[in-house]
Amino acid sequence: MSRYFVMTAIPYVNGRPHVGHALELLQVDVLARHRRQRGDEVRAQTGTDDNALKNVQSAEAEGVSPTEYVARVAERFLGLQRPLDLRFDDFIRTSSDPRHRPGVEKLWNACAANDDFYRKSYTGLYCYGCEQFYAEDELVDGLCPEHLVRPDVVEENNWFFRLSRYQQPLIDLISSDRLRIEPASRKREVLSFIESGLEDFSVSRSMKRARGWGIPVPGDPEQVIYVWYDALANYITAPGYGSDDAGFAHWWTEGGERVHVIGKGIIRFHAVYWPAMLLSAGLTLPSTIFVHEYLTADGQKISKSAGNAKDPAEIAERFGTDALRWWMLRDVARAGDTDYTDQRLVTRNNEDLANNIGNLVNRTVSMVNKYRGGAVPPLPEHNDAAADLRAARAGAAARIDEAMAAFDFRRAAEVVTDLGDAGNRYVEAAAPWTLAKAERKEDAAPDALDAVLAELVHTCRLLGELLTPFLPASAAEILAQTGEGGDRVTAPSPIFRRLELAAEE
RNA sequence: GGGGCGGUAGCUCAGCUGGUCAGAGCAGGGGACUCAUAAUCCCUGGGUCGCGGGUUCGAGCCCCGCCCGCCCUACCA
Repeated sequence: MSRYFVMTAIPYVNGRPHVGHALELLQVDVLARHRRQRGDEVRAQTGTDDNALKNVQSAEAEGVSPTEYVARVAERFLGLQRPLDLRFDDFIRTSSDPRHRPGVEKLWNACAANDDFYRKSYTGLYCYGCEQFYAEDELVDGLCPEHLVRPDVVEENNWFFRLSRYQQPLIDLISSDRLRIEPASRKREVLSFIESGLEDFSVSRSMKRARGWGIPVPGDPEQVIYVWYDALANYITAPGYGSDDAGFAHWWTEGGERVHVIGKGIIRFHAVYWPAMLLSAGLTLPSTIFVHEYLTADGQKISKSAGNAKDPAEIAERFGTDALRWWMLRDVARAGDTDYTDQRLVTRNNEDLANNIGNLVNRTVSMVNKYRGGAVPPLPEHNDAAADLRAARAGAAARIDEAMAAFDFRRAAEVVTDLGDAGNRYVEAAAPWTLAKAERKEDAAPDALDAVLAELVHTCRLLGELLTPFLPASAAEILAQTGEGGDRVTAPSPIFRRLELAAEE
């Protein structure tokens, strides 16, 4: 048994979670369930990044305190767990969780003790309307793109982190896969970025600019810790860095895998800043960073202004939790963004779930009821006619393991539908209804039909097992209807409903 | 400007280290069956694998150039 610690990036959001957030949460959930099913000791973690300056602005815009605002956001994310059937072992909020601040301070002090911080002045173009700095090329005709005013030259004296020191160590770690970055294209991207040269970056902001929101720099109450430095630390503060030595040692330091699942937009922070911070503090690094792409909705980038910020809870309510989970697993490409549409979800659901897997279970359970009164016949030792089906069953788990190890959810899910295909083909080839007629008319021996039904029940039970990490609720139903491994099936009842889109959609 | 990734049948996509690699699913067409959620099974796919060069006995798969799309480009999450 090995140890497996898998975590999402903690989202910082200005609004409600959308399908894009749901994707990452689901991927972690599925990885965790998969490893748990294989017998590993698993910890799945997520949370919210509360300390961004933008949260202060958003809170003001809504006329509430930052504390109240981030609590509201956290609720929305926590609220995703039920409609998506997610099971996390931990959910950390960087503003209010008592474990977080002591850990961040400890991390800061460790980096400081390694002489990796120094003070430096930064001069930039600052828009007071936006409350943020702009780079020259971000301006439109020298004006703030939001407020169309000329930004002021503002100088701020902040703490800087000696990232430049870690250029070569990072190259060594990543190129040797001691810090594994998946897919390989992302690894190349990160390496080429690092090789182009790393500059130190600022890790604090003035308390004034932060309006007192965030974690003060230890020993410097005029400064607040930069939100990324703060946020990244959640991965170790949650298991106990700075508050629970045993927990931290167990999940982070003492072997096992530490896996980050992140979106492509924040690779730099996870694959460069974060490992450098850990190296500086003398801490263990994550073992793997898996980078996913983004979802678009109806052909457009997801955004609130476009009005297409699909609410995953609504989708789940409308089409079903497992239909949504299945779509995200089975239809999301590894490279390139994937477009979410209701139609795609419905098609995937009907083809794979209702017609293939669901129907196979349904016809199997129906036949066992009809021909054998619900009693499951014993599986014969040999059955040449079922050779293909048996081969499909025998290889399925290993194929899923392989795909999951490569974070290829789509290929993993495909293994299940492949087995469903094999099952359906077997039914046609074996034609149990013909065998049943033969039994009645010619008083034939029941062995032939027994064997067919046994093969089918075993196939369905395996489908239930294989499907468990992906679609826990439906998988449980499959196992229940096929008798939980016992010698009787229940009455048949469709497990996956066929979905339809209304005409005007 | 620099870096990364995509551009493969109408649609969505597979194609690992070059030699059945021109594929799968869906859609479309034809047929079979009836256990089943009008589900299933079988047959049916001549697409310059973005464009132009090159390397090679042989290239979607390697190299160069170009076109198109997306992403990143550091103190903005």
